[in-house]
Amino acid sequence: MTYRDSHGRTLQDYPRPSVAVDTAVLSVLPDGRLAVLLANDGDDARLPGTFVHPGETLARAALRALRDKTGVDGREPRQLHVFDAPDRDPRGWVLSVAHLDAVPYRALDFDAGRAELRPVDEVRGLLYGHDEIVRMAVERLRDDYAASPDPAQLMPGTFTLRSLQNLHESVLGIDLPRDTFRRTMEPQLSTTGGIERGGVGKPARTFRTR
Amino acid sequence: MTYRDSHGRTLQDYPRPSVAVDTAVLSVLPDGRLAVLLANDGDDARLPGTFVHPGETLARAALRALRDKTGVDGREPRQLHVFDAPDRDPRGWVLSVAHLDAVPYRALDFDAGRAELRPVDEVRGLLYGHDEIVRMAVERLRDDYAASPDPAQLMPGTFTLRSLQNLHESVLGIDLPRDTFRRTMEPQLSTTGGIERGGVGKPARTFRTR
DNA sequence: CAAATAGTGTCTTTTAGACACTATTCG
DNA sequence: CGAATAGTGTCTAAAAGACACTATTTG
Repeated sequence: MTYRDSHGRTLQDYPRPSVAVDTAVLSVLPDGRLAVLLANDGDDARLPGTFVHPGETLARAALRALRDKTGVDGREPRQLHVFDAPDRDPRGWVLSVAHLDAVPYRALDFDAGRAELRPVDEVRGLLYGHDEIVRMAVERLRDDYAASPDPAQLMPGTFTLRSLQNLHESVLGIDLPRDTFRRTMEPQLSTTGGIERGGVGKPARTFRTR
Repeated sequence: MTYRDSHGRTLQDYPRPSVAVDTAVLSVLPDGRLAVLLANDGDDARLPGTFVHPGETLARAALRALRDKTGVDGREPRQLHVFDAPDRDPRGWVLSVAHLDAVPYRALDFDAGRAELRPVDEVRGLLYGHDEIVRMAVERLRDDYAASPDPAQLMPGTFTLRSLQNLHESVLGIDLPRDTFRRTMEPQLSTTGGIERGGVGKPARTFRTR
């Protein structure tokens, strides 16, 4: 059955845009800097993206692009914004749905030949205006990390409050007071009963997200 | 010049989705209830929407749909979410970009034969799962109205603090303490120097948004 | 023991809210 | 004057932050 509108036309009779997805994968480097995953495009860099295929959701397309363009397994792409300026793309009418995905550094097994992790402070001059997407992604992630512990699940299963605070400071780009951080976050966590002896100093209790 | 990809194909060689926009126009009724503009669709109701045309932005398409389906002049549609389930629409592959637009009641000159304003508390059973869009629109507008005075510019050019508070209470769906509201909002407003004599009681100074 | 880190008591500052008072109008 | 609304002083409660203290480990 083909559906027809009041003029007897089907969906195929109207021009349609191409729809792309571009994803800012954010992660925290071992040195504590917040970074974004970029794909090489000739001499330039861009966010990994692709056109959406029939029968595919946007999130699925975003994950496929990450895998195909960078070798990375993404997790849960979230929509940020649809870029829709009609003359954005010289190839024609293309809408691009920007996404954010947060992936732990330890799970980022990217193909160094085709991709790089660049600290967000050093992102400038990406192709297709992707700087703006990075900016929106960082802002969204920072909003998420303002009040609750590791909402994007970047920590491993169990962790100490100190390591959780380090993560939050990396994401937010600011230092946090240790005592206030503990008082805010501890009630939102579960204790594992475990202890982590990290070398010098009093061993720390370990927690997990609830 | 037609751009070709690495397989020598153009954008036209790939299947593309139809892209629709659906807009929740929110407004405050004279009785103080927050309401959404619905378009009649046979015996049922839905948010006004349309397919996006070539050369047109999403916001422009949303405004066109409001005008054509309800007779309303919208203002500044903002994106909420892209609904992308591949089997959403029986007519085929259709992405729908949900929008929010806030319009003052006094500017809502809608066509009563084709449209209605329904209090958001009474919205249930809209076509195409549009209940969910209304829910998202209300949530977003409430977030906006939590901390700053009339961010969607629903008030006229000058207004008293009491009338501003009434608006905020309508949008948020809760009562606010009068003294705290004043102390939060007044520093974010400019005085006009004007006075509004509203009948009984001390006349109120008028303000405008900065 | 010194150094280092975990964990916490307590004081101060800030902010939101409660409450009540004064100010100014209409009828 | 009484009723009604505008505007504000002040107290309390809650939350965030500063600071310093105790606790427990390694070397």
